[in-house]
Formats: sequence, structure tokens, C-alpha cells
Amino acid sequence: MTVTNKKVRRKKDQILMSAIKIVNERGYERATMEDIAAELQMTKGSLYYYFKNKNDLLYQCHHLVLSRAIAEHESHLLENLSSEQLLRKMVGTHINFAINEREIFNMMIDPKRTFDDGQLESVLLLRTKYAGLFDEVIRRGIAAQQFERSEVVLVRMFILGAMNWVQQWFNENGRFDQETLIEEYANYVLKLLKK
Amino acid sequence: MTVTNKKVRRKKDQILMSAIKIVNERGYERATMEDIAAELQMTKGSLYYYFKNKNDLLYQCHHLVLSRAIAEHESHLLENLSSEQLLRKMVGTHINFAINEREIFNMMIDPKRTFDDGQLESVLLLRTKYAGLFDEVIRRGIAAQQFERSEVVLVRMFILGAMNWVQQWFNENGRFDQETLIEEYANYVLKLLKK
Amino acid sequence: MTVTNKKVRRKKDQILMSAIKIVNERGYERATMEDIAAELQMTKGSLYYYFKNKNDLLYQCHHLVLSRAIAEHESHLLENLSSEQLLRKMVGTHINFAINEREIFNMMIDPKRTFDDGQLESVLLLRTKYAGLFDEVIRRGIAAQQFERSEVVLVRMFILGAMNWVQQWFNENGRFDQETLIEEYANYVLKLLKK
Amino acid sequence: MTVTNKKVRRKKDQILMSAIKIVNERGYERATMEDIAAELQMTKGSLYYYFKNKNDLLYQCHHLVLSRAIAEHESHLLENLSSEQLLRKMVGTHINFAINEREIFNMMIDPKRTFDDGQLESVLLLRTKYAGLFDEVIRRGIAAQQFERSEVVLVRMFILGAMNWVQQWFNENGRFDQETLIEEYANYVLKLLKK
DNA sequence: AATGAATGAGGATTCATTCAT
DNA sequence: AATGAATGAATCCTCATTCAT
Repeated sequence: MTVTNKKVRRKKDQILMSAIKIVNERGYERATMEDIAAELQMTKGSLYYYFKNKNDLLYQCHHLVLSRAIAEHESHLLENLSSEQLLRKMVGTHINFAINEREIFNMMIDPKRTFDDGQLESVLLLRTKYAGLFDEVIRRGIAAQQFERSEVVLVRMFILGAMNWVQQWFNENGRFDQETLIEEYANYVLKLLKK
Repeated sequence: MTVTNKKVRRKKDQILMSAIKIVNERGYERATMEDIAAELQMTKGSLYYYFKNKNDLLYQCHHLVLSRAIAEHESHLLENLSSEQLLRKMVGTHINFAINEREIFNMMIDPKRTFDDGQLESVLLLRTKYAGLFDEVIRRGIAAQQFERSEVVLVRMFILGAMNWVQQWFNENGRFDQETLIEEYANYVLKLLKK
Repeated sequence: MTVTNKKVRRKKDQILMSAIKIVNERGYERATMEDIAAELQMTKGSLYYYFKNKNDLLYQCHHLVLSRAIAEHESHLLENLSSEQLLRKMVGTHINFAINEREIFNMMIDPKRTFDDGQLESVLLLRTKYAGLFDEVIRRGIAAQQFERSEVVLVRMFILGAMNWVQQWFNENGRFDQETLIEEYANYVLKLLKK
Repeated sequence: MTVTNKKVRRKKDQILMSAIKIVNERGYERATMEDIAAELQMTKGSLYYYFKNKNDLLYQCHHLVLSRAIAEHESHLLENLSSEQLLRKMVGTHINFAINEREIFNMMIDPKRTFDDGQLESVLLLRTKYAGLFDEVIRRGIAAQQFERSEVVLVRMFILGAMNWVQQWFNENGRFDQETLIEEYANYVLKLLKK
């Protein structure tokens, strides 16, 4: 990779961060290219040097966030933890992303509406991978006879849903802080899974 | 109520149903007044005879759906059921709405972005009422010593989130049919709550 | 004229009064048929029973107001007054109309923009007639050697303009009341005309 | 000022001139953004690159014209002229603007209907300043004992009204040319003011 | 005579996208 | 690499007008 390419890479990342921020604040449709550019004191025209179009830009945001979440989960999987400990960590990671990357995480929700076919395939792949990480832990726990045997996919959906919803109501100044929330949610998750 | 008012009422309802459908298909921002009108073979101009503007129309969709869901829950509350039976019914009602009124139910998600102050107040009131119905059942169960004593609000959020998420992945032709889904989810909910 | 026709006549007049009021408040373009109808607790559809279209309605307003002003001036002309006395009365009449029928009087200003050919002709006829009344007095005064010989048309334009402008700044609660204003303006007019 | 800013300035001015022309032809409400753009062979979208909205554009037209008129009057005030000579020049300037910037000058008439609060304040300030220039000359003349002592404000209103009205009837091909008109009007004004 | 309902032609505004420089 | 400028398609909304009842 040439120096120039590195620069481009860095700029792209800056733009992605800016876009993530703006989209998180305003939502996909209301985030304009102008807004995203202004955040970086660029003009919107310049964005098109780095990204084919708005869709492409937003797709890459999505990809970035999801990849990071996956990476974080994977690092937990490598630690030598019990299923319970592991799951607690994953609950923490997930809720952190859900709260702090609200809108981008939301894109996961209904990617069909936004992405074109090629992008969609890639996104769905990542989603599947992401979900698979949870399935993996659940299966490990069942195998270790710590978790009750059950429809893995269904219970995973239940759990992910519960956690995603957090972003709808969680409020930094509210009754619960993020840490307590994570702990309690992890307890619920484990109650659900354990024998 | 005069004949005319009934007619207007009926027409308004038709428009609302059409709007609900279109919004469910395309999402709030992408649903145009033209689309909504076309669905009923009207012209967009006519919509403005019945609704002040797009926002008003969408607000009324939201209000309608939420009111209906509340009414259904309330009818269950009047039946003489055990907390467990009641909760199973409410899970059924909720998941039905979540699946079949997808986007409108989604408006609940982040009304701040869409509604103006007056509307917002009314929407938040309904949301609170809706959530309160679940709290009520949970409290009943705790009082009857069938459910474990716990942070009612938090566990309710967990449950509602899990159920809302269903709309993201549920697919009529998938591995589970709606009925099985509801039953399994009710089981999870009860496992979470019971001692 | 049949009873029915009389009724229609009365209704038309009511509508004209309503239209005059609304147009005076909001201006020609901003006065909607709906506004005008609402003032009389009618629906806009009904207006079309009485008037061909908005243009026609507004034309008739204009015609009505101008006719009344002319009638009032003519009645003064019949009284046996000196040119000076007569002119004072006419100044009073004109300023009253200019203030109290603001916008309709304003239509006189540039009728070309609003009216179609047939209407225009009739309006211009009335305008000419209206202006002619002032010319008449001025000529009488000159003939009676009370007023200075001068370009009658030009001085009349000067005077009418001065009086029309009153509506732009006159304010009931301002420094001058309407009566004082009229008296002072009449003084100016006479200073202009007298030898 | 950078080159770019100069270009923008020039373009803005072109647009303003175009807008002034169109508004003078059609009036405020009937002048569409499309019309204004077409005059310059631009698209209406481009106008929004230079002006926030129609209101803003029209406000700036108004501001421009009024500022120019004020500047012209002020240059006369600096010349060493008698009150009479000065007033004659000002009559000329005013009538020229009234005839040649018809509608824009007319915006002065009832700005309340068109402008928002911030703009209104600025417009009223300019109007007051404009009127003050005439008051100034009149007072000078009174002080120099060339003009009769009188209600300065009232007589100034009278005079301005008379001159504004010119635009309603003056016609290049009519009986009077602009120069004669100005001379005669100046005579009237002086007859009104002089002892 | 009156009206409720519908319509369609405009008009203001926004914004992703393009492109010459 | 970046930008200023322009564009045009899309979208909301208004309102005079029509017409069946």
C-alpha cells in the first residue's frame, strides 16, 4: 500500500466515523451528504471522491460497525471462559454497540430497504456470522450441560431482540446506568438459558 | 353522528389502512403521499381533505394501531385468567401486532424524530399505557407468588424487546409458523418470570 | 325582480362584503375562496353558485366599492357648495374609502394584473369616471377663479396619489386621528390649488 | 474579498436584478422561482444555492433597491444646494425609482405581509431612514425660512404618496414625458411647502 | 341552493449527484 | 484531492374549480 493509499484509507475512515455520527443523530434518510461533509469541514462534492454514492457510504459504515462488533466478540471467544462468563461478556459488548452505535446498528434491522444486491449479500453474511457467534456460545453451554437443551436459533433471536431494544429506551440519565443494565440483562439471559 | 360523519370516518379509516400498508412496506420517509393515495386510487390532493399533512396522517396511523393493541390487551385483562394464562395471551397479541403492523408498530420506536410536541405527548401517553399493561400482569403474578420478585420495569423492557424483534426476522415461510413462535416465546417469557 | 332574485341579490351582496373584508385583511392572492366562504359560514363550493370564479367575485367587489365611492362624490356635487367646500368633502370621502376599504381600493391600483378584458374595460371606465369627478371640481374652481389655472390631470393625479398613500401608514392609534388627517390633507390640497 | 466571493456576489446581483424585473412585471405572489431562474437561464434549484428561500431573495431585492435610492439621496444632500434645489433633485430621484423599480418599491408598501421579523426590522429601519431624508430637507427649508412652518411628518407623507402614485398611471408613451412630470411635480411640492 | 368530496395544476423546497476546474 | 456551482428529480402542500347529489 502506497503512502497515498494510506492517506485515502485514513480519510475514508474519518468520513465513515462522521457518517456514523450523523446517521446516529438523525437517522438514515435525514442524514444528508452535506451534514456528513460539514462534520469534517469538507464539501459534499468531495465525498464522491471517496465513495460512489450515499448508499455505498452508508453500507461501509454498516460494514465497519458490524465487523468491529464481530471482532470484539471473537476476541472473547478466544479467552478461556466458561459459557456463562463468555455470554456475560458478549451481552456487554452487544449492548454497548446497540446503545452507542444506535442507528448504524439499526441498519441491521432492515437492510433490504437500503442496500443493493451485492451489498445486501455481504451484509447478510455478516449478520449471519454475528448471530452465529451467539449460537456458538449457546451450543457450547448446552454441550457442557450448563444450558438447557432448546431451539438455539429461537432463543438467540429472543435474546438479541431483548438487547437491541435497549437502544429505544435507555437514557444515560435514567434510573439505571449502563453497567447495571448490562449486568441485569446478563442475568435474565442466563436465567433463560440455564437449566 | 350524522351519515356524513360516518362516511368521512370510513374514508379516513380506509386511508389510514392504506397508509399503514405503505408505511409497513417502505418505511416512514419513503412512503410518499402519492403512494398512499395511489393505493386507494385517489389523488394525493384528496388526502389533504382528510388529513392536515403527512405528519398528521402518520400520527393517526400510529394512534390507531396502538389503541387497537391496547384494547385487545385490555379485553384479556377482563377475562378471569391466571397471570400465566394472561401473559400467554398478551404475548400472542403483541407478537401478532408486531408482525402484522410492522412499521407502524415501529413508529413507537422513535417517535421523537417524527412527531410534533402535541402528538408526541399523546403518543408517549399511549406507549406508557401500553407498557403499563404488561407491568400490571407481572405485578399480579408476583403478588400471586407465581412470578419471582424482580425489577418489573427492566424485565418488561427485556420482554417487549424480545418480542418486537420478531418482526425483523420472522418470515411466514420460515421454519416456524406464527403460532409455534408465539408459544415458544411465551414459554421463554414465563421461564424468565417464574420462580 | 322575483322574490328569488332578490334573495340571490342579497346573498351576493353578503358574499361581496365578506370578500371585501377578507381581501382587505389578507390581500388578493392570499385571500382564498375558503376564507371568504368561511366568513359567512358557507362552503367554498357554494360561492360558485353566485360567482363564476374568483376573478369574477373580486371584480364585483371592486365594482361595488368604486360605485359607492362615486355615488357619494356625486351626492356632494349636487349640494350647492363652493369649489373649496366641495373639494373638502371629496377629500373626506376619498380618504375614508382609502382607509376603510384598503385592499379593494388598491385593486384600482393595477387592475391589469387581475382582470380580464371585459372586466378591465368596465373598471377603467369607472376609474376614469371617478377621476373625472375630481377634474370636474378642479375645473369649476378654476372657472370660478378660486383655483389657479393648471394642468388639471396632473394635479389631480398628484392629489389622488397623496390621498391613496394614507392607507399605507395611517394607523388608528397613531398620532393623528382620521378627522384631523382629513382636515390637514384638505388644507394641503387647497394650498396646492388656490391662487 | 476572494475571487470566488466576487463571483458569487456578481451572480447574486444578477439574480437580484432578474428577480426585480420579474417581480416588477408580475407582482410578488405571481413571480415564481422558476420564472426568476428562467430569466437567467438557470434552474430554480440553483437559486437555492444563493438564497435561502423565496422570501430571502425578495427581501434582498427590496433591500438593494432601497439602499440605492438612499445612497442617491444622500449624495444630493452632500452637494451644496439650497433647500429648493435639493428638493427638486430628490423628487427626481424618487420618481425615477418609483417608475423604474415599480414593484420592488411597492414592497415598501406593506412589508408586514411578506417579511419575517428579522427582515421586517431591517426594512422598517431603511424606510424610516428614507423618509427621514425628506424630513431633513423640509426642516432645513423651514430653518432657512424658505418653507412654511408645518407638520413635517404629515406633509412629507402627502408628498411621498403623491410621488409614489406616479407608478400607477405613468406611461412612457403618454402625454407627459418623465422629465416634464418630474419638473411639474417638483413645482407642486414646492408650492405646498413654500411660504 | 348548497355542499361534500375530489381533482389537478402548480409552486416552494430539498438533496443526491455531476463535472469542470 | 478538493470544491464550487449547477442540476433535476422528487416531494409536500395549496387552492381554484368541478360536479354529483
